[in-house]
Amino acid sequence: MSNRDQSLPHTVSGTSNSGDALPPIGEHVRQYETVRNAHETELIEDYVELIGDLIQHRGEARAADIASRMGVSQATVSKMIRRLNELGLVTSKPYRSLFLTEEGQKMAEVSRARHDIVLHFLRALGVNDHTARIDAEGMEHHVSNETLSIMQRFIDQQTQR
Amino acid sequence: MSNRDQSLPHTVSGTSNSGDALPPIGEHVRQYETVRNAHETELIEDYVELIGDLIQHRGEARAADIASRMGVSQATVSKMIRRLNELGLVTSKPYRSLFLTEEGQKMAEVSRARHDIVLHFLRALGVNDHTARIDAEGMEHHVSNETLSIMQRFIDQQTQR
DNA sequence: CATAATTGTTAGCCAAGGCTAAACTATTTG
DNA sequence: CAAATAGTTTAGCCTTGGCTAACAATTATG
Ligand SMILES: [Mn+2]
Ligand SMILES: [Mn+2]
Ligand SMILES: [Mn+2]
Ligand SMILES: [Mn+2]
Repeated sequence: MSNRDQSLPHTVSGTSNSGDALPPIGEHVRQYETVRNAHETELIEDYVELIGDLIQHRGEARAADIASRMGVSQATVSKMIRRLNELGLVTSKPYRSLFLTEEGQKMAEVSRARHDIVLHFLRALGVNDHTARIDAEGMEHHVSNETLSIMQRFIDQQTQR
Repeated sequence: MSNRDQSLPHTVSGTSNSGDALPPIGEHVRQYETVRNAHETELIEDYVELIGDLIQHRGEARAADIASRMGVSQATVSKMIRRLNELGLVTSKPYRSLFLTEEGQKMAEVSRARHDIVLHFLRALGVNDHTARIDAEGMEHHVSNETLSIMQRFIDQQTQR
C-alpha cells in the first residue's frame, strides 16, 4: 500500500493533495478554519430549517416532532431550543409550540434553498434519491456560494435538455 | 418520495425538500444520524490524513507542524494525539515525532483518496482551485461511496475529452 | 557546555451536544 | 371532571474539542 505507486491510475487530471506539496500554511489553516466555523452553525441551521419545514407542512413545530425526526431525545431538543431562543432565532412560550423570528425565517429560507440546490445537484449528477438525501444533509453546510452557483448552473443544463 | 406538487416553478427537476411533504420519519432520522456519525470521525480522519501527508512530504510529523497547519494550539494537538494513540491509529514516544500504525496508514490512504476525488471533482466542475480546496475539506466527510464513484466517473469523462 | 529557544505535556477551564431520570404541564379520555 | 397519557422542562452526567498558563524536555547556539 505505498502511496507513490499506481494505485490511483485515474486521478491524473491535475493538482492533488497526495501528489503535490502541502499547501502553504496560511491557506491550509484557512481550510480547517472554514470547516470548524461551519460546524458551529451546522446544527443550528438544521434545527431552524426543520422547524420551518414543520410549520410549513404540519402547521406547527412541536418539540416532540423535532426530537423524533432528528432521532434525538426530547431533553436534547429542549436544551437546543433555549439556545435558539438566546440566539434570537425562535420564540417560544413554555409548553407551547415554536415560532421562527424574522431572523429565523431568513435562516430557514437560506438553508432550505441551499439544501435544495445540493440535493437537486446530486440527483442531476445521477445519484440515487435516497443516497442523495443523506449526502445532501451533510454536504450542504460545506458548500461555498461559488460552488453552489456552479451546481445550480449544472442543474439547469441537465434539466432543460 | 411523494409527488402531487405544483409549486416551485424553477426547481422542476424533481423532488425537493421544500415543495414536498417531509420524508418519512425513519428516513429523516437516518439522514441526521449519518451526519452525526460523520462528525464523530471527521476530525480524526483529518488528523490522520495530515500526519500521513507530513510524513510523506516532510519525512516526519511533529506536533508543532500539525498545530500550525491546523491553526490550533499545541495543547489541543497533544491531547488529540493521546486519543489517536488510544484508538490505535498512531504510535508516539514522548517528545518524539509521530508514526501511523497499520490501521492509521490505511485510514490515511482511504481519507486521502476520498479527499482527492472530491477535490478533483470540484475542479472538473469548474470551481476555482482555492475554493475547491476549502469546500473539499468539509465535503469529503459527507460523501457516500455511491456519490464518490459517480464523481470519479465525472472526472474521467471531463479529463479525457 | 551552558543557556536560550523551541517543542511537547499537563492541568484546569469552557461550550456544545448528547444522554437518563425525575418533575411538571397540558391534553385526552373513561 | 378525575385520572391517565403525552409532551416539556430541568438537573445532572458524559465526551469532544477548543483554550491558556505553567512546566518539562529537547535542540540549537554563543
Ligand atoms: Mn444539514
Ligand atoms: Mn460536517
Ligand atoms: Mn481531508
Ligand atoms: Mn476534512
